[in-house]
Amino acid sequence: MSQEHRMNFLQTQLSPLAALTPSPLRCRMAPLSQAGDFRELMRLLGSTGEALREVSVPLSIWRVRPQAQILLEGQASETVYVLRSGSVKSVRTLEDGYEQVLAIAYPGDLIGIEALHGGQASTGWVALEDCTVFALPARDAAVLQRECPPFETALWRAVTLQISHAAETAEMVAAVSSEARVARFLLWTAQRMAALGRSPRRLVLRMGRRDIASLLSVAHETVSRSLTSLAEAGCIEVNIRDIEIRDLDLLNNRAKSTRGATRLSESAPVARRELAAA
Amino acid sequence: MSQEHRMNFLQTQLSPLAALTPSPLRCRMAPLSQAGDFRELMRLLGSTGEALREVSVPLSIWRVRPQAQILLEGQASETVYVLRSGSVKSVRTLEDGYEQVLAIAYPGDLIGIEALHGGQASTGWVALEDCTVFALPARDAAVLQRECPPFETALWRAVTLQISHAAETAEMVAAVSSEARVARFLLWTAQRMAALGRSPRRLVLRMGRRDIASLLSVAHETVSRSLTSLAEAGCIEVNIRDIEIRDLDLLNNRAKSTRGATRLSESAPVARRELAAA
DNA sequence: CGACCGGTTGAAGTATATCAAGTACGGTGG
DNA sequence: CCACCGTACTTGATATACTTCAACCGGTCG
Repeated sequence: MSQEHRMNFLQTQLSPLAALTPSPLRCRMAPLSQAGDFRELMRLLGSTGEALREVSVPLSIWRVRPQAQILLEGQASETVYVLRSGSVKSVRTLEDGYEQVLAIAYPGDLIGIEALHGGQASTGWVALEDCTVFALPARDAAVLQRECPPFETALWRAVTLQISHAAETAEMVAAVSSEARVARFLLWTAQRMAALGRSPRRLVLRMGRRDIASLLSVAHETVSRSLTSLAEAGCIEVNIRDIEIRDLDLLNNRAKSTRGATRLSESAPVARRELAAA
Repeated sequence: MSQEHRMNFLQTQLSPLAALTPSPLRCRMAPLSQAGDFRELMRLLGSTGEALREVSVPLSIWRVRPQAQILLEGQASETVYVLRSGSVKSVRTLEDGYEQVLAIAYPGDLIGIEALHGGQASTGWVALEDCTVFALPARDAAVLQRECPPFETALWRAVTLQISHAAETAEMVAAVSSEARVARFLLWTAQRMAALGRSPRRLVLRMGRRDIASLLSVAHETVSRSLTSLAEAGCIEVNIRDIEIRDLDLLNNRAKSTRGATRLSESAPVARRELAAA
């Protein structure tokens, strides 16, 4: 049974080679354009310092169609991707065919870092919308690291960012009530939007309820219900995938789930406050 | 009560500086011993190739007491640690004081990688038992990466391993039924033990039920119940923290949770039936 | 137009959180 | 040494929140 599913799966989603089509607009060979792209790449990776030197490797940009796989789970790859625009979900297909969403990636996020040491992709990566990615062959990445120390720094920064993202995701799922999970998901999305310079109030979810549900480990009906319940509470306004945050404080309250647990009075809050403010 | 618990906690656990005491046995300055330690470090990191050259940086090993923090959440650090022996939990303290366990680390795992680019620890790291760690100041790590390419490779490998571990953890928590989560946790632990060359059948859990519960996002009572239920089913034998896996296949079955989900054709229900029957 | 997909809503059963009590163990102080 | 306390684990009873099954609606696409 999971057999034909798998087959079907591969047929409709195509192979990554077919899914990734070189962008006619951006994938140029002209050196100047490359240099410009490198600065863009550095900016994407969160590099603050100016590293505007030209680089000796070509930087190719690829376009990815919605629902196309950038990387198949378990696929050996020699290329690491840096998401440039759009959004991507990280998925694992469980034995029973259930598609577990593990993370959502936004511009600047790394895709398939395991390629850097010749490993296999530990998750699949599926575009949620039209995306563009920088494709960085491992050997080119190695060259860049040697040539351009700021790049090396930026790469490490990006990698550790991925790890703290994983922690954040875990924190989202950890909430007791499903409503709190959904609330946290919205807050998390808002935070990421803010970091990207987009509006943290008006969210446009690129994934369906089912994906959100999978990410949060709840039933998709529950996501739906939680959203309407949050909307009724006045926290948010929901229009299918367009969500507007109306009352941030209220939403924050709903996001607190408070599993009974190791309650330890009133010491910690200080540091978190700062985070909440940002 | 929880108030004095915290106080007590801080007193006994001390600051990380105090908690980390240099090992009198291993922290030598003699170059030969360093070289030996470097090979050990490489082995820990999973390096297959032989890189038995001496290195120009001193490798210090630290000892960590049970319940002591190797790294405090949010702490700025310039040192990355490689767990050498023992086990460690990665924790985040939520606003309400709940201690969320995010991961369990075993020998070879990296602790505080964010130090490599001068970031802050995104989670705290608490020793579950007596541990030893390699302490690698960021600049030494940089030197090693330059001096010894195999080290660089090994480091990347270790980093990406952390990321796939995060995916595995997420998969554990994603299970619908709490019994499945516990089963997956046991299987995961067994897998890690096997990878370490220890017995995957006889597990000695170093953490309490509360920690497991937190990791799996269930109530600790539920962990307890699930364990006894698995034991009654003949999968395992439980003796507080000593667990023996009796029937791996059975345990595997229990670990399959099968959220309805992406129903693929009409065959899915079958699997559920079997599970329900078992 | 009908089929399909994504989202919402309803109803019912159950799994699990929660509260509460009881046991066992290890340390501490008398 | 024993009584005592605190902690960790187990087990029980109850209520509720969630999953699940099912129907329905509004789009979009062929």
